Amino acid sequence: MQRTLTVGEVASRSGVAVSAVHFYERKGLIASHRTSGNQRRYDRDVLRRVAIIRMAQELGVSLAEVGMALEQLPPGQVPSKEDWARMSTAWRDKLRRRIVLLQRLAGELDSCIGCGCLSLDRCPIFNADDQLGSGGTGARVLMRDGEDVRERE
Amino acid sequence: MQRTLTVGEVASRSGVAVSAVHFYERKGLIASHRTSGNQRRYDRDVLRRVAIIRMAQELGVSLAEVGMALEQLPPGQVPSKEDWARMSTAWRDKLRRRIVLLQRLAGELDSCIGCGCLSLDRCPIFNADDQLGSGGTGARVLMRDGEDVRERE
DNA sequence: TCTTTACCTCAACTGCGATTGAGGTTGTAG
DNA sequence: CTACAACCTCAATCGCAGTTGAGGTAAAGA
Repeated sequence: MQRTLTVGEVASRSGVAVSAVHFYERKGLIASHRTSGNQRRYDRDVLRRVAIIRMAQELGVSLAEVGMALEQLPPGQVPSKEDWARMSTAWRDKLRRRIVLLQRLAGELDSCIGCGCLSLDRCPIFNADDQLGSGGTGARVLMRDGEDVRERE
Repeated sequence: MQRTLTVGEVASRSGVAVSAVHFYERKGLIASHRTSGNQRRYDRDVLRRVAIIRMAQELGVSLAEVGMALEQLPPGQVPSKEDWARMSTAWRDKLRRRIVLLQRLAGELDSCIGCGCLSLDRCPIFNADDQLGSGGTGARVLMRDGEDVRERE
C-alpha cells in the first residue's frame, strides 16, 4: 500500500464522496499536500480524521464542532491516544445524554399509545404543549441536548 | 376558551414561531379557515397536530414524512385513538431502533477510549472505515436507520 | 375615533452539508 | 502516443426547515 492516497482513494476507502472530501478540506477539517501536477495527496491519517468526522456527525456533532476538536490535534499527524481519548470521551458523554433524552421520549410515546390521547388533559406528551417547542433553526434537531435546552424565549 | 385560535395563539400555545405555523400550513401539515377579514382561524386540533410535528422532529422524522403520516388523518379533525396509536407506534419503533444504534456507537466509543486507537488495525471504530460512511445529503444524520442503511454506491 | 397590536402576502435570505456542472489538466494503461 | 479515467478550480445549486422584511389590512382597547 502506498504512502499517500488520492482523493478518490480517500473517498472510496472512507465511504464519502470525492466532493465531500474536497468540502472537508475547504472547511479545514483535513489537509493535503500536492503533487507537482497539483493533485491532492493525503497522508493516511486522513482516513482516521474522516472516520472521526463521520462518527461525530452520527453523534449529532456539527462540522464546526468537529473542526474545533480537530484543530487541537497535531496537524498532519495521526491523533495521539490522549487526543482521541479526550474527544471520544466528550462525544460519548454527549451521546449518552442524547440517548437518555430519546429514551425518555420513547417512554412517553409508550404511555401515549395506551392513553388514547383523546383527552388532551391527561396526555403527558400533548400536555407538554410548549415543552416540546423552542426550536433551533434549521434541521439540527439533534443538537438540543447541551445546556441550552428548554429555555423559552 | 374560544372555539378557534389565531396564529398567534397557536404559536404561543404550541411553542413555535408564527412563521413556523405559516410554514407548516404552506406545507399542508395543518389547515385553517379564514375570517371575513382573511385572518387564519384554527380549530383546536391544530395544537395536537403541531405537537405531533414537533415530537416527530424530535424523533428525527422529516416534515415530509410527518406530512405523509398526517395526510392519512381525517382532515380538520382531531386524530382518533387508532390514528395516533398507529403513528406513535411506528415512530416509537423507529426511535427504539435509533437508540439501539446510538448505544452501539457509544459502546464502541467506550472501548475505543481504552484502546488508544493508534493501531488502526485493532480499533473497532476505525476499522469500520467505510462502515460509517454512506451519507445522506444535508443535515439529516438522524434518519439513517431505516432499511437503506449500509448500501454502498 | 384613534392607536396599537396582531395579522396578511410574497419574496428573499439564512445556515448547514454537501452536490453538480463547466471548462480545463494530469496520470496511467494499452 | 493516445485515449480515457481521474483529477483540478470555481461558482452555482440543492434540500431542509424555517426566518426576515417590506408593504399593507384587521381587530381590539382607551
